[in-house]
Amino acid sequence: MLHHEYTTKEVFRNNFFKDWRKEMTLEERLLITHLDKCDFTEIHRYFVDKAAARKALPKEEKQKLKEEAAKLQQEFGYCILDGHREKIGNFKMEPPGLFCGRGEHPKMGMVKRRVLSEDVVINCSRDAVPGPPVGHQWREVCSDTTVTWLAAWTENIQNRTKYIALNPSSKLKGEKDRQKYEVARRLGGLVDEIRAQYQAAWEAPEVKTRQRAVALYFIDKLALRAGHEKEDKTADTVGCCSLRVEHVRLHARAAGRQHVVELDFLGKDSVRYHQLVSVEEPVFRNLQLFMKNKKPRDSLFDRLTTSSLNKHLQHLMHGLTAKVFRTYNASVTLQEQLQVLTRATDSQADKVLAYSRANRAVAILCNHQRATPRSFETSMQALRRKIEAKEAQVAEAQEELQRAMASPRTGGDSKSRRLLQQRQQRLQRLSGQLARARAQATAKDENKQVALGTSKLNYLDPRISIAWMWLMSCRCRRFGVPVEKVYSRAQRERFAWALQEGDEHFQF
DNA sequence: GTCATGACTTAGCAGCAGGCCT
DNA sequence: AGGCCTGCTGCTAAGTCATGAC
Repeated sequence: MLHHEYTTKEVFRNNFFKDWRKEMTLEERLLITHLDKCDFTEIHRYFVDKAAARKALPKEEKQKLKEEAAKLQQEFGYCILDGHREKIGNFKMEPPGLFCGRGEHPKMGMVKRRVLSEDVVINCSRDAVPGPPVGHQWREVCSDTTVTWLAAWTENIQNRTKYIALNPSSKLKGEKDRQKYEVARRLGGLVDEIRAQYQAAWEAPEVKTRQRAVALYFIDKLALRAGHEKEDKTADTVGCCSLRVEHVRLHARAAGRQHVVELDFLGKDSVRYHQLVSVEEPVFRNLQLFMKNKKPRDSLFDRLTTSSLNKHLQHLMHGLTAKVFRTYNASVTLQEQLQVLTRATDSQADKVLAYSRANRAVAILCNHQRATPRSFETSMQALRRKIEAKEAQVAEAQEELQRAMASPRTGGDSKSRRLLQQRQQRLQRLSGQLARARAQATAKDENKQVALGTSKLNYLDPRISIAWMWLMSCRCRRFGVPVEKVYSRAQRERFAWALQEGDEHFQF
């Protein structure tokens, strides 16, 4: 891990050293007393060399390694569930290493220990129990048909259970995924009513009811997560219900808008959420009330928990929980944006671009961010150079056109007329290329910190995309959008349930 | 209501395979 | 054909939510 930023952090180094010392012999413990004095470069070089050697392997050797990996996958990567051979998601155990929590995690650097078969519970039919490694045993073997995991163990850092589970391509996962979207669609039929209800509740006599109504408004309008209380010993992150006074600033007026709420907090994975949103006057007034006489570290919604909120939601609609709002609003946004942004007569490239823009609108709504890719600056520079070159070409073409027009013979013989026309076409073509390159640069820049994958995989009902592709291809055969342009191989397998349904008139 | 636990979904990142350009 | 990017996939952390004991 020497190349990683983690190793420069005090918490990481202290945690690692403390755990490392536990593994030392008495002698070692007496000798090795300061991490700063330890030099790992030889060990590091050993691994760097090993990686280089692997990379330098001749073609045939690499092919052999690949085949061996495929064999392993065939042998251990599948299970039989209800008579169907299904792919397993994570069939390899997590190797030991140093814990890398996200954000300011107090446990970063702790030693994650190797998992032995003696730690692992196997869940399968009695006649299908896989043999443990030679000389070892399973911790336990069970045949619990009420759960979906195949094996489980407890990791030593946070003491949480980890599972071996099926791949998303499996029938089981697909059916669950479909159910999730069906619940979100049911919310669609009820959402106007629910919105009217929580708006009315902004004026409720009980503070508790008002808090719930404002929280629900945030969850609906801003697509916030539920945000339950977390234990200490984790990174300090929050969601809606766990927002604190210090995360909120109220501006009676900001950027020409009234009743502006500024939210600034670290959410899941310590991703920052920072937005200024204009809200209705009662919401603003309620927030003033909730913040009154509180310290910055106090809870904003002190009378509200995720559990009480979800109980309320369950009462409004069977199966309704806070996260359903994210799914609903994400999918609805995709459907709307696709309709707004695409025309049947657009080229295929434009259609695919529009799809990614609709996808981006959702990613922004859900605050799905990523670090700017490492290659970004380089590739952006290349693009800038391309734009500059195009600009020069356009200027040159313009001059040539001017010269042709200024020529005394212009408009005279047919030859000069043709030349003029050619120059005009050339200018037009180059201008078009320039515009496209500029648009590409803008899109690249706008996308550098937006992660599209998360919403695509977890929030967007695939049937919306499929119906859209179908519509685009049917309205315009020439510029149709084939599935591969939108979904990769793994994504097509994940969404097999939706592709099979194949409803071209699907409305979310 | 609170807390712990278990099960399952959602999340960003690293590394690498494979597509694209020269 | 070869090298360079880009986007895919695997990995595993970090959420959500239900349940049950008190």
